[in-house]
Amino acid sequence: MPKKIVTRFSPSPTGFLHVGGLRTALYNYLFAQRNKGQFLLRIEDTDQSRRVEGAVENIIETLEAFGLKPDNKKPVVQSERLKTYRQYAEQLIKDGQAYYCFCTPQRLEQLRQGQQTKKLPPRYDGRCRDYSSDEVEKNLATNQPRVIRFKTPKTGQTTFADAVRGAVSFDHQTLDDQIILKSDGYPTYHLASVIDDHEMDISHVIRGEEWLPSTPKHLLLYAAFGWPPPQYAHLPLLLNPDRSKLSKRQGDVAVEDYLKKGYLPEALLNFILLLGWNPGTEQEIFSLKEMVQVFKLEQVNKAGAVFDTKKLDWLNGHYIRQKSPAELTSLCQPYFTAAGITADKKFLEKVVATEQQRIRTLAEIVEATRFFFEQPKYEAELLIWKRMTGREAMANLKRLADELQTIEEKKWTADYLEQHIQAFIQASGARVGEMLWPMRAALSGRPASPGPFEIAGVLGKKETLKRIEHAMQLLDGHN
RNA sequence: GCCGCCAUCGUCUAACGGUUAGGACGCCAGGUUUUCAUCCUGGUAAUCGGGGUUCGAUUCCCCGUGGCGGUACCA
Repeated sequence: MPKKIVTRFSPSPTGFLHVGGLRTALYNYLFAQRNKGQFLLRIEDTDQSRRVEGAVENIIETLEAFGLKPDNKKPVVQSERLKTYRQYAEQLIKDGQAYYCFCTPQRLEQLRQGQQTKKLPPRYDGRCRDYSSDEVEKNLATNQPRVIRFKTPKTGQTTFADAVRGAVSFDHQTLDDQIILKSDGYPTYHLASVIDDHEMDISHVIRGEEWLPSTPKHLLLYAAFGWPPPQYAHLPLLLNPDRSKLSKRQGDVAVEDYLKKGYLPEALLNFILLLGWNPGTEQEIFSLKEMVQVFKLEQVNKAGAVFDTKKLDWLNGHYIRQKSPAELTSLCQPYFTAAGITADKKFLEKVVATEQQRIRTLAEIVEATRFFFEQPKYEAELLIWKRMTGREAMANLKRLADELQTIEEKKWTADYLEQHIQAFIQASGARVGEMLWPMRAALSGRPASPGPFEIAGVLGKKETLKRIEHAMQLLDGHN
């Protein structure tokens, strides 16, 4: 019977969830789901100095907003498992696979500097590695601050088959005697993640490429404990436009920032899916369910991917257009509220519908629809189509206004207006543009906007005529 | 410095050693349209360099170059 597939996402709670982290979580989730396995969450909070209040809650909420629900209700929290790590570390000492190190940070710093000036690889010199048990006992008895280091083999090499990169190998002599338990009693990442992955029965470790160089250390620990190692898969990095590692300095990296700007979770997820993976077909649009059906680790690629939001904008526009007007309106509601715009829900829905094909992010809805809520300000020139004169524009508006006046309020809908006014224009022998451009400009105050009938339908008869009247006055003064 | 990973249009990416090197975003042009957007059609644009192996390399091997990652009592 094949081993059950279990993956994990194991962020450090040092701030908001990063888009790179979201992708790692997504791939872990997809791989587990695809193979009917489990996707677990673990919090790696072994660095007390970097702990950020509320980060754990934020990570869980964000994952949930994207539909990436872990299968463990409560995440495994490393800071609650200190005793376990210590026991395992001490076990390693008993077995001669690790040792106490009493070197001070100052000494280590000096050592490193000396090595660097001699252009040597910075590495622990092993001073405490071969202390006699008497010396160790003495230091322990006097309560000297100490760490536990792993006794890395001095010769040989570790080779492993990475699921995305193939065979990778490292010579042991290039590896350091890694600290596995810090002087404050907390484990380092290396120890904690190996123990937890083993105890959580993780079958596949899918993580960022920055972990590739420490994988041999992890494998050596598995061997020291006598545990079977998991399968590793190292994902390509997400990059800035200049191809450096994605960073805050060159744009937003927190998932929350994108959500605030009005990107839809499904768009962001779809975008991120395609950064480092391809389906092998020409499909580009994927729901979470579809992703689960087609995701394969073998189709993850090796090279880093630039996080270029152009395509994200396109995808977001696509998903916005898929929404029903009611859904889209409630998604836009917070942006209106923040802008101090309040309106009847039905009215708001009609307003939002007029811009559904134009906006690419939810945040754009406010500026795009502002003219619905207040009389727009504009110059008379705006009302004049191509090379017609202001006088002509005014005359056309007058004819339109007279005609609109005859339409009953009950019949005042975009469809009816369109049908009626188009017929009117045709009968009058005028060109469509010379009538409709001034009307649309009068109503919206903008060179680009939804069509005049759509706007008039939403504005209503009274407001529509009022705005046309306003436009005619402007033109009158202009002539 | 040392160790490791990587390398196809501007960007994301396809191409069991044999393709006019394909798709998507962007950009440009045309169509629809009162404008913009949507939508439709078309176009622009790439195998980092040098050596091998092979009848034939984007593809396999080596070297170079470049980018990135690691080199912590951070993860």
